[in-house]
Amino acid sequence: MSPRRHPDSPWPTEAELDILRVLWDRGACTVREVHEALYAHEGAGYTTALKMLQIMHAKGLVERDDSQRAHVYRAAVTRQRAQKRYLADMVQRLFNGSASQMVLHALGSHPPASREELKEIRALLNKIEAGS
Amino acid sequence: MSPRRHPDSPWPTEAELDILRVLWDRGACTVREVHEALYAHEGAGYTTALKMLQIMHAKGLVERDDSQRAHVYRAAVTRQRAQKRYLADMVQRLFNGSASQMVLHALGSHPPASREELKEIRALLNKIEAGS
DNA sequence: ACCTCACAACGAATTGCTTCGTATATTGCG
DNA sequence: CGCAATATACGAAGCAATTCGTTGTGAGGT
Repeated sequence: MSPRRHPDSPWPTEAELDILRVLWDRGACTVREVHEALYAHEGAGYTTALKMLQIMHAKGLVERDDSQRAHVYRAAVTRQRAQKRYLADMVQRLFNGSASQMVLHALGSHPPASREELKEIRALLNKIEAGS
Repeated sequence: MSPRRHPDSPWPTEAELDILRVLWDRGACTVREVHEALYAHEGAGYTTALKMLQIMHAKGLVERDDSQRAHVYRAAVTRQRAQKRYLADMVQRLFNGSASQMVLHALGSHPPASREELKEIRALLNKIEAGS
């Protein structure tokens, strides 16, 4: 799903997104940390994690601090940016550009768990209605 | 973004999703119709469309009526199924499993255009709250 | 019957993603 | 120092997705 939507800035691939999730959750990481966080229990090797991070660095998806022997990588895109981008793409490709349709589907299939969440959504709707 | 999530039933790839969109929008189509709907103005050849549909047929993504000389293809998955599946995957991979978070993001970045849509969303929220 | 056109089938080239093995360098320690 | 452990770098294999060219075949018109 990746390399044909916009050649804009690169779309993370599946495996790259897995790595970004680790970096978003845990902050900057060494290769070893990434490896242990998601490759170890899948049986994949250390150099796989290394290569992925090197490729992602070449693509500009992560930044690298190589002042120490064990280089430290951190995400170069925020989680929010990625969320927004994938969301927009999905709305376009699957919901004919209608975000409302997508929201209805999402709420229908996976209704909000807590009253707190429900409240947040209502609050946002109010704000939208007031501002329009 | 496709072939590593569940080996369950296959995820449509990018190009496959484009074709499914055509079949969803226009109903069953011959290869030529698909080609003209989305390959022609991108400069891709007829056999590309043909091959894609053959591959999708082998994967079970489309069904084929070959009783006529020009085979007729139709989607073997509904748009709704696909929407649900991609949505669930995205919530998992990018929103830590929280559909509400995704809804908030969606409404924040692409607020509903019409009051009608707004009303629909509110109605659904009411129904959810009542049923919980 | 023959020719032309539109079709399906299939093999193959290309590209990108993912994984791994090997080579090489650096650090810490006996 | 010399050794073991741990790093990076890099090439290459394997696989899937996409695109195209070629070939064979059936249908319709002359």
